[in-house]
Amino acid sequence: MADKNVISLDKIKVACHDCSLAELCLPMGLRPEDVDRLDAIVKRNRPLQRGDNLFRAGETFRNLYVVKTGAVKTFTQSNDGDEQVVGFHLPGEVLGLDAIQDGSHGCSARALETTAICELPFERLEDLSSSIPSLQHQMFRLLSKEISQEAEMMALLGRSTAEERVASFLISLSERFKRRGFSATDFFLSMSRQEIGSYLGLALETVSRLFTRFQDEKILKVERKHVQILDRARLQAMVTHHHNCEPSQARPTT
Amino acid sequence: MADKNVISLDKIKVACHDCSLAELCLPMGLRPEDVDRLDAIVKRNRPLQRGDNLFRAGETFRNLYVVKTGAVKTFTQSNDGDEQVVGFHLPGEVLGLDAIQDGSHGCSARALETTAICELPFERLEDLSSSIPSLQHQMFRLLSKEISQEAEMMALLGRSTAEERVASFLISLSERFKRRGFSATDFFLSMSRQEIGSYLGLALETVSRLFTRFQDEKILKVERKHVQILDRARLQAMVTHHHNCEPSQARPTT
DNA sequence: GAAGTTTTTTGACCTCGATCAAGAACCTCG
DNA sequence: CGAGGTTCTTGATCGAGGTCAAAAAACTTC
Repeated sequence: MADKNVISLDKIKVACHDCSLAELCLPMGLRPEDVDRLDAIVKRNRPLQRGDNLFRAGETFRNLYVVKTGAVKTFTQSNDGDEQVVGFHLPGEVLGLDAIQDGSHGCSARALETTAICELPFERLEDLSSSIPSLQHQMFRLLSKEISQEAEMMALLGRSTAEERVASFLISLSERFKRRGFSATDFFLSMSRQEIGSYLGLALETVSRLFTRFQDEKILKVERKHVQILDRARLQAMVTHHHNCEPSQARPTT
Repeated sequence: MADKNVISLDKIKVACHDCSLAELCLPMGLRPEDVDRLDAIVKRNRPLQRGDNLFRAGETFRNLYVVKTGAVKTFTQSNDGDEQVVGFHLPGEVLGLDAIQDGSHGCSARALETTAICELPFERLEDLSSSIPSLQHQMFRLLSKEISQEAEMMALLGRSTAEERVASFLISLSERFKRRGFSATDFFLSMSRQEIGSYLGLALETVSRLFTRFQDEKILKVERKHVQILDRARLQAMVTHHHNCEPSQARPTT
């Protein structure tokens, strides 16, 4: 859109050493020199292996994290041991936003597969953002986006059937993959049925059953963790059926 | 804690004309002159009546809102007409945070009873916050708090039984009332069973049944919308049973 | 205060999905 | 390659809670 001070995704990718920090920069149109300043504070660590923790619930909050490659789950643990998955984080997505409030993480984050992560020291980010207004604005957007997404998730969990939940999950994954340049119709699930179920508030058996049912109905092709979406329209229909809020309303009345 | 530049809750209440903007100021320790600057941008409108909309889904986002007195629900509407409650907002709480991302509200907000609201023009707030670092920090906290709360809600909706949900709802209300100086054990519900059910992902009949069951079990005294908590411990136990995440973990391993 | 509307309660029934259980497919490492 | 461990699938059963229906209580309006 505004093309003057905006630099391209490619340029940012280079500036950020191909780190998905692009997510953080692009939509706001940071100036090149600002990107450099941002890039300077990014830490790049060695990749995590499946099962490694990125952070744990209760730890002091120090960084935001951006997933470069791989996948991460965030989860809480109840005192009786079993865990509740609260989110999956794919390449280009940001983690750690939950913790700003009270200075410690409210959930743990663990790699689902070999995963490369960028680390953004939050203090430095705050310093930067007070001198770069567009960065500050962008931080707000990130947080607000998180809120919208969670609100959508709440709506899903609050109302839907198992069918809708699984359909919605697949659509969401599909869109997120697509946005990052991966195939939207053919992808791997790096998480187990167990983890999907925990995330969606379903038993793992229910998830499994729905996958096979969708396969029978020629909506999906499922082979263990490899999923192909054959009939996106039908999937979409299961979700769209409910909670649309844009087109129903007219002008303000206040 | 740090007492030098921090001003008291009382002082802020006066500065803000008793508006619950205190929520926004206090925890960060704004200097008095900053509070004045903040106060200068606050708009105070005439009270809303029950059923009035504060804003509607799809409207352009311009303000944050702070509830002074009364109560507000936020909700989305599905295309087939029925609404999904996504939140209740009591005195001192902030609304509108969901909309920062894409410039328009994702849900509607409507007064549940006669309700006084403070309006904070977001643009001016942003301007202010770039010159008042602690205000910026405070904005982050607000957003992050919202995220934590929603995450908690997701956990609740994802896993719990009807009993747990209703118990958790009551505890949450109780704590929020208490924090604002109202009774924590004796309060009015300004929302209907229908709305509670919608919020908790339950049928209104289920909510009603649980209220009467809790009454039979001498945990509550319920008379239509007037609720007294007789045995908070038992309520708490229903909730605590699950999702605790602090005490189970040891030190980091990363 | 009677008639009409809305909200809440209570009952009866039935469905969806959790749970239990067992088998199949896959993974991994000696 | 085969033993042991996971993870996934499929079947059978059962119960929590949704749905339908109707009565009761409360609130509204004339």
